[in-house]
Amino acid sequence: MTARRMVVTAALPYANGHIHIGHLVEYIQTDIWVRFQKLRGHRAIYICADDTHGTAIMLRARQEGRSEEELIADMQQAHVRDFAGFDIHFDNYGSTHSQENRELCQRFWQALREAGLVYEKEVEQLYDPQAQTFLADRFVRGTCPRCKAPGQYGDSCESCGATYSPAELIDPQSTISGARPEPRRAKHLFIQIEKLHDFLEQWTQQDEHLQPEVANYLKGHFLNQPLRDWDVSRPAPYFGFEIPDYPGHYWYVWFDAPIGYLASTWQWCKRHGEDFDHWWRNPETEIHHFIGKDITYFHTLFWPAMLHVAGFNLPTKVHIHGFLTVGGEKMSKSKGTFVMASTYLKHLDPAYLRYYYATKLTHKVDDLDLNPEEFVQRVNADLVGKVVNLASRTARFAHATGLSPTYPEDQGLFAAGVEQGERIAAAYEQGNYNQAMRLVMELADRANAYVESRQPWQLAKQPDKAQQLQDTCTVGLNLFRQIAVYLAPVLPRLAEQTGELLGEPITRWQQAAEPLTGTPVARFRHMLKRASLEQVHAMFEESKQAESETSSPAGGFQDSDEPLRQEPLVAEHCTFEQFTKIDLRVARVVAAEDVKESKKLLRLTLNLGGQETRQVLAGIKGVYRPEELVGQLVICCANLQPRKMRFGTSEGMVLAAGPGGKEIYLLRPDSGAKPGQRVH
RNA sequence: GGGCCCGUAGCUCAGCGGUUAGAGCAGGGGACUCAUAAUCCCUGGGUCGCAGGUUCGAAUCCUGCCGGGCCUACCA
Repeated sequence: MTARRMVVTAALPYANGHIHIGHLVEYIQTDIWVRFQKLRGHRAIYICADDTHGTAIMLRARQEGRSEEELIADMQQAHVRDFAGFDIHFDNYGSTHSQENRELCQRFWQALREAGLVYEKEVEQLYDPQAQTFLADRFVRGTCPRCKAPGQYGDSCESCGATYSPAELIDPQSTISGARPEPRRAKHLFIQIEKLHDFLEQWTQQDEHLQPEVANYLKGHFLNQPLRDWDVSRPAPYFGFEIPDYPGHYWYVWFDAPIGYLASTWQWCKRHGEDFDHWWRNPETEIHHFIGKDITYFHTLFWPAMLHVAGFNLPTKVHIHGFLTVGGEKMSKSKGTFVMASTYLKHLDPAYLRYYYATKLTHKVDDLDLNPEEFVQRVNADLVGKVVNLASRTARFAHATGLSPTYPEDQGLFAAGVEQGERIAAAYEQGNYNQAMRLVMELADRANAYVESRQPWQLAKQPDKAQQLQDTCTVGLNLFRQIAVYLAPVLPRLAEQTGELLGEPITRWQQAAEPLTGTPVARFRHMLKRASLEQVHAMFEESKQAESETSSPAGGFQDSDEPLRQEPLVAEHCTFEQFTKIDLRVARVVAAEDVKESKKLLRLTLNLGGQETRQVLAGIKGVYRPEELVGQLVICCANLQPRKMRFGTSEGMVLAAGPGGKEIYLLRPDSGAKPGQRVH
C-alpha cells in the first residue's frame, strides 16, 4: 500500500458564534476520517481556521465596544477549546485574518485579474446613514410590497414568498440602528464565472468529485443556465482585507474564507518545514473538503473556479453532509435542543457523541437525527455493554498472569476479525461510518459469545484450569484490542486506555492483525461510564436557561433585546383615533382545518358571539395543529379588509407574536373573556 | 414558483433488477452471574407510502400522486 498524501478540511466556523452540537457533526465526521487515514499509514493533515471577516463581525465588535481583532481572538480561543473537548485534533487551526491569507488572496486575485474575469459595475444598495454602513439584505426589515406583511427581510417575504429588492420594501428599517436606510449607488467588482461554465460543467459531473445527488442538483439548478456574475467586493466600512488595486473596497468574506484552507495549510508547512506547493500544487496530493449542504454552492462552483484559475489543486472530493435535527425537529433554542459544545461537555462524555454520530453518518447528504432515547441506549448497549465489557470481564482474570506466551486456538475468531477489518476500512473510506460501526459491533457480539462459551468465571474456581483461563482471557483481550483499533478513529481515548491496559499504544491499523502474547495486563480501570437520559435532559434544560441569560439585563427578568433588534420600535406615534379604527375582538375558534395545498396556512372559523363568524386563513400551520385550536379563545382583528388568497378569502387575522417560522405565539385572552368582547 | 433528498418491522437504518426482504435496538421467553442490572440463546413483528407502467422477474428502473425534510446564489 503506497501512502497517500491528503489535505482534509472542515468548513471554517464563523467567528460570530460558539460551536454547537450541529457544527460538531462535521468536525467529528472529519476528525474520524483523518484519524482513520493516519491510522492506515497515510499522510493526512486536518486543516481548519476561524472565518473572521464580514459585516456581522464588524457590527458585533462595534456593539461590544472593542476591536474586531480582539473579538475574533477571543472567539478563536473558545472554538479551539470546544473542539479540544471533543478530541477533535487539527494539525493546524488558523484564521482567515492572517498574513498568509492576505498574501494568498492577493495571488488568487492577480490570477483572476490576469484571466480577465474581473469587471466593475455600479449597484444600488441600501445604506444605513446612522451606522454608516451598507446593509446586506438580512439587515433590512420592512413591509412586504406585495402582501403587506410587516417585518420581512430585504430580499423576500416569508409570508407570501414574494421576492424583491430591499429598495421596494415599504417603510424599510435598518435592524442595526433602526434608521431608515437610503438607497445609494456604489461600485462593486464582479467575477464573470460564466466564462468558466464549461470547466465547471465538466468538473462537477465527472470523476465523482461530488456525491451524485449534489452533481444532479448543480446540473438542474445552476449549470442549465448562464451562471450569474459573483459580487466579490464590499465598499468600506467592512472588516476584511482591502483590495490592493481597488482602494476603499474589501474582498467579500466568501472570497477570502475558502482561501483560508490554503493559508492554514501554509502555516502548518512553515511550522513543519514542508513545501507548500507540494501540498497544494501537486497532482499527487488529494484535497478533501467536508462541508454542510448549506454552503454547497460556494464550494462546488466558485471555489473550484478560483482554484482552477489560480492554478492550485482542485478538490479531489467535496464531502457534503446534512443538518442535525434533535428528536426529529430542527434544533430549537426555546426547546433547549440548541446545545452548545461547552454545555454538552458539562453533562456528557464526548465519546458518546462521537460514537453516536458515527453510527448515523453515511456518505449521503441526508439530515441526521439525534434522538435522546436512542442516544443513551446505543451508547450504553454498544460501548459499555458490548465493547468495554469485554475488557472488563476478562482483564481481571488475566491481571495476575499476563497474556499467554503463544496465541491460543480461538476457532478462527481473530482471523475473521482481521478479514472484517478490510470491510470496516472500506466503510470508513467511503464515509459510511454507520456501516463500519455495525461491522465492529458484530465482532463484539462474537467475542462476547466466545467468552460466554468458555466461562472464565468457572475456570477461575478450578486451579487445574489455570492455563485454559489464561488462554480464554488472552483471546478475549486480543479480540477486544482488535475492536479498539477499529474504533480508534471514533474513540481515541478508548484506544489510549487499551494501549495502557495491554502495554502497547495503538498507532497503526495493522495492529489489529497482530495478536499480543506474553505481555502483562495492567489492573483494569473503568473506561467509560454509562450514560443516562437524565443527563441528556439536564443538558437540554441548561441550554434553555442559557438562552435567556445571553442578553443584557432589563429589570429583574433579563429578557433579550434580540426581538427589538429584529424589529425595531416604530418611531412615529399613532393617535388614539387611529388606534380605535382597529376593531380587535375576542373570538372563539369553532372550526380549524388544514389547507392541504399550502405549506403554512390553516383555515380557521372564528365565532365572535351569536351568529357572527369570520373565516380566517392564518399562517400558523407549522406550529399549531387544527385540533388543538378548536374551542380556544383568540384575539382577532374583525375589521381588516378581506383579502383574496390562493385558497379562499381571509376575513380578518388572528393576533400572534414572534418572527414566524416555528416561533409563532398566538395571543389568548385571560380566562373569563367572552367571544365578541372588544379589546381596548 | 422551481429544484434536491427521503418515505422498508415499534425506533434508527441497510438492501437499490434475480432465490421465502435484512441488521441493531426496543418487545416476549429462557440461561448465566465474570462484568458498569452488563452477557448469551430462542422468538414474535413488514401487502418495502399509494397507483400505474417497463420486465421472464421490482423494495430495487420509469411516470403520476400523497406525506416529510431541505435548498432557492450578490445571505452569513
